[in-house]
Amino acid sequence: MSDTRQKILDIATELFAERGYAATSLSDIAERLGTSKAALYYHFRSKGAILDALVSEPLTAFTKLAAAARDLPPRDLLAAILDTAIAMRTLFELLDKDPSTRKHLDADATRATSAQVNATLVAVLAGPDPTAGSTARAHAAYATVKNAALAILAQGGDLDDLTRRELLAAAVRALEPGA
Amino acid sequence: MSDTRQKILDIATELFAERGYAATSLSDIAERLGTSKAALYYHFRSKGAILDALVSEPLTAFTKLAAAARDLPPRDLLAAILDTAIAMRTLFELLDKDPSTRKHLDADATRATSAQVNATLVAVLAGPDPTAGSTARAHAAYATVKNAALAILAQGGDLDDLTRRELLAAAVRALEPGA
DNA sequence: GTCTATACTTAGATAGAC
DNA sequence: GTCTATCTAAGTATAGAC
Repeated sequence: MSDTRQKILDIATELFAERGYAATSLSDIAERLGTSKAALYYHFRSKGAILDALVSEPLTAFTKLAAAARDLPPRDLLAAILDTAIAMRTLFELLDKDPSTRKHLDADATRATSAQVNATLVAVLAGPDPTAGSTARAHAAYATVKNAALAILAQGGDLDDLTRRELLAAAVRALEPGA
Repeated sequence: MSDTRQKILDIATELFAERGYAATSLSDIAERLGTSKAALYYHFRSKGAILDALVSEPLTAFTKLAAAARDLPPRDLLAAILDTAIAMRTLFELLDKDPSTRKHLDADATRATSAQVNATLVAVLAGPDPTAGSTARAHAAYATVKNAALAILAQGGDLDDLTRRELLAAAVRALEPGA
């Protein structure tokens, strides 16, 4: 992969995360890159192709996780979700939060959506024969390893090993039925 | 407040939530309303004014909650956050997730941002003399009453009283130090 | 209160030179 | 690989009639 192409992806990651996909123009990207808009088209077919290239990695990682989820004990599954979210924090936020990004990806029917992957993981956490209670607890645990982790990172906090273990333990407590 | 004005706000709420603020055009809104674009300008000074009108309610509700937070026991605070998030679900998602909405609001320095309110609430939940551990647990509890609740609603689940109590209990468990 | 018409700007994208 | 120049479409917004 060429150097310029990678630079474009880096810039796009940052700008998309900051203002969203729709609100970021190719002019914005070209300006930061120090080139003209036209130059971008040598590296990508369209604006949408830039987004596609960005999100394919975290999306496949999460899709694989969802496929393997049923074979993992809940604690290991939560740990895997937490680590994946940390590793791909910026792109994962984009995928999960920005409505214009979601809408662009939903237009491609061949690919699993972020919402579908989320639903699968929560369903596995809710266990076989899920009840309203176990489903609620699954959502709570999932929000802890995903949203709480991202929130800490977004606030500028470092997610060191102590914090990571604390979050994981909180998620496990949330998942287990109360006394 | 006039009938048309309220209709515009309802349509904008739906479209902004679905595709984001930046990706929704005044043409989109006018089309659904069954009028021309120009008609919108009789009711609002600008596109941004529509967004401002929409988010002012949930933003002030959450700001008040943050101001009163220190006087509430943690469980009651979590319950209040949960109920506020449920009551204002769509607008709250917009405020919390859409980057273009956030950027528009951040431009107005006189108003507290959603991120600031979030930070305040988490800080209160982390207690006096917060540690890395108590902060992590605060984030976990906060993500449970906010994100998990919204996720259940977004999936089309009904947040009945049983589910509400289950979520709240999970958040309290997440907040308390582990055994 | 709503319309048509239009001004002005920017968007994404392409053509062709270098 | 990158440029300048340009196309077309769409965006927000305004003017003025009804």
